[in-house]
Amino acid sequence: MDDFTRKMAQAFDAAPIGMAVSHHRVLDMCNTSFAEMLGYDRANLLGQSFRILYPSHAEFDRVRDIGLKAMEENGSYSDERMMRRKDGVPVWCRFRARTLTPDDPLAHLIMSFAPIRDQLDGAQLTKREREVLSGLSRGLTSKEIGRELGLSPRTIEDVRARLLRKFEVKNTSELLSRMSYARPTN
Amino acid sequence: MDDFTRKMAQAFDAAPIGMAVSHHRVLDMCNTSFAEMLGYDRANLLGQSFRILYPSHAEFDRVRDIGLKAMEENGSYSDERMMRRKDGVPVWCRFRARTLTPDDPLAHLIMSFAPIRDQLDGAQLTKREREVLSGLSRGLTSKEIGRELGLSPRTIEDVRARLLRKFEVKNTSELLSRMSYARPTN
DNA sequence: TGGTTATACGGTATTGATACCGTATACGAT
DNA sequence: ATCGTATACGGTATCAATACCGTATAACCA
Repeated sequence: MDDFTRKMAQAFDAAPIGMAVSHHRVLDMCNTSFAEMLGYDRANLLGQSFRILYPSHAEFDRVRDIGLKAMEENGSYSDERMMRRKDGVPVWCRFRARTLTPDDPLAHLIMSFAPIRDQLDGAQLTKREREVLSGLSRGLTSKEIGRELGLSPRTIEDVRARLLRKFEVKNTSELLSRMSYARPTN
Repeated sequence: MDDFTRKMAQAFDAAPIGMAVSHHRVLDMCNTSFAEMLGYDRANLLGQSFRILYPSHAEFDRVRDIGLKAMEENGSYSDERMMRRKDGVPVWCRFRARTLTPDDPLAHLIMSFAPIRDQLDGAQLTKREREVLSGLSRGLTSKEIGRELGLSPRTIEDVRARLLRKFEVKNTSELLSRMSYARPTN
């Protein structure tokens, strides 16, 4: 076995960020960080469906199509999403993916997962708030998010208002720049 | 060569995030994302000192000691730092490191680098665009940004429209979620 | 058991964002 | 010299966002 390959494999395994490889949403390989982040032993995780790593079947279905178009075009995609630890505790992650099969993006995916620290200590987001936030980060309007979730646009506006209050921000733009990491630009 | 190792090596190389391995600040291995992020061919990068990847010798010296203590204690460290692309353009990164040699952290380091600005590097933004983006991330309206910069609100709207076109996003919320990367734990 | 919060929805009023139309100057590249 | 882009500004039209008013149910907690 050549040294090059061995070095890369070791770097993958010891990487300071969670990484995983999937084929059609089944985990084919992951590193130690990934398994630790989700509270599993790697041996118990390999070969499993990603379903068990999401909070619900609905969430699992929801995230499937998100980013498919971006991956068909650019080969890569990133967003923020909620994962589910083995003990049930949700983990909010910066998710990045690159596909090796652009024609069928999910066929061979390489992913990285970086846990996001919540802005408010202890103030975790509700399921609805995360769903709405997901739509907002994709640039959807309240009307569009309502359609996606089967709710009235008015309800989405309520959730938005609650998010703005919780994070003490003036509008959605400031909210999204706080949810991710925004530096001053000068 | 076993399949396990081969899979991990491939995942390392095709990872959607820049990764590198160093021995005493000399690059021993990196993946495609890392080389691309910094504008090099991997072949020209391996074996080089990290010095060439920082904006100045002073910065190279400064970052050496940062995080040494954290790595001796936890084995890992992360911050945001400026890297220097081959063409001289600075790139802001979320930097993460794990050492495999806690007694002498720099002896064997595994690192990941995520550009804080994703789709487009910050250098491609004009001064005006950065000024306006700064206001937007603080939740200011076009009118308020105009006051701050001594410009007409209409001009701010022009800059916003240009930003939306450049990044191919639907609105300011999506823009800000693309411009910034997640704030990680630690 | 009452208080708080999340959820869900309706109306209305105001402000903001975005997309067009237009003009004009400046600057760098081909 | 002309093309493209950034800058800067004006008007108008339309849709979205936000802030209020209200009601109602369900969950949880002290």
